[in-house]
Amino acid sequence: MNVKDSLREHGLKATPPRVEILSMLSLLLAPVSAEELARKLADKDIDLSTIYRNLNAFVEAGLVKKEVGRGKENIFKLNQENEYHLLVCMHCGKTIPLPGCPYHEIHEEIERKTGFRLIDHNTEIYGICPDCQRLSSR
Amino acid sequence: MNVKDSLREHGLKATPPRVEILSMLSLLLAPVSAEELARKLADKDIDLSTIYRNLNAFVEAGLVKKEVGRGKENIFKLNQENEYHLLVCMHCGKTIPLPGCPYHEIHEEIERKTGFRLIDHNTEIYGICPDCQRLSSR
DNA sequence: TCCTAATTGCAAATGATTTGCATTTGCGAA
DNA sequence: TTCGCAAATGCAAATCATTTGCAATTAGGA
Repeated sequence: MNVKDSLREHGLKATPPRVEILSMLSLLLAPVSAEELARKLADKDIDLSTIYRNLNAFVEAGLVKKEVGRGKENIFKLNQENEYHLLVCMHCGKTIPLPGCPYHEIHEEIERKTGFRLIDHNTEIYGICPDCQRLSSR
Repeated sequence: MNVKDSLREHGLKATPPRVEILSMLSLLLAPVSAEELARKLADKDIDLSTIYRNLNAFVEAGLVKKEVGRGKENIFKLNQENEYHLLVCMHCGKTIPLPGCPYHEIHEEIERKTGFRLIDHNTEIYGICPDCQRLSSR
């Protein structure tokens, strides 16, 4: 399924700015700020306000997730529908994705125990990557 | 251990504003914006900039976590060192805490498989609470 | 108790994000 | 395929959450 179909499936018109923005997010996977996104799409001539409006629309539609960034801006990343979770190295910032959601069984158990129907979750796991562990033990 | 000791243990002077802010966060547990915090502490006469400065200091020290709020503000909550995770109802906004971290065993498995040393994680689980499920099925 | 670096309150600045409006455009209906 | 209009866009201006400069105050070690 391509980006246009994905947009329409979520009730959003497939306008050129939307296609460009969502394509870029798909390409990047790692979270970016609206500003960074604008920079990467500079040749596409999309207004920053359009980028913000669409990022918000995407978040609302569940296509994208919004997170707290390092500075005072927020960052946005493609919502992979829990197909993966990121391991983030607290030392070098490197991220690696975990294939699949390791929490599936546990979430079913939580549904049974609490009566909540679980729909989505957002998880970031922080640690030290193997490379940085090696560096710091020298 | 009280709030003052907790502050000093994290290398922060135990000033009255800090004690008030951290105490309130401990009392609330649920995430709040800086503005809400100021409102709840209105009688304590703490400047909003002091609240922001200290929230940031607390985040830096690992005492508090910063998250994306509903509007354009950010929200802050006491870092419970993964002693609990929140279930958030997407319909009414109600939250209930899960006792303990259900992911412990799985994280050990991830450490073995990836070589990462896991230190921290941040998880929010979204769903529909039992009450709202009942309402919507009428 | 004294000293000093850290912290605070206040006011002003910043800058990320939102918004109003006139114009353009995607796309369902005819 | 064309038409009509609600939705989306660009631009400029506004908003407001958050940060910052500075002088005065204060926590806590020596």
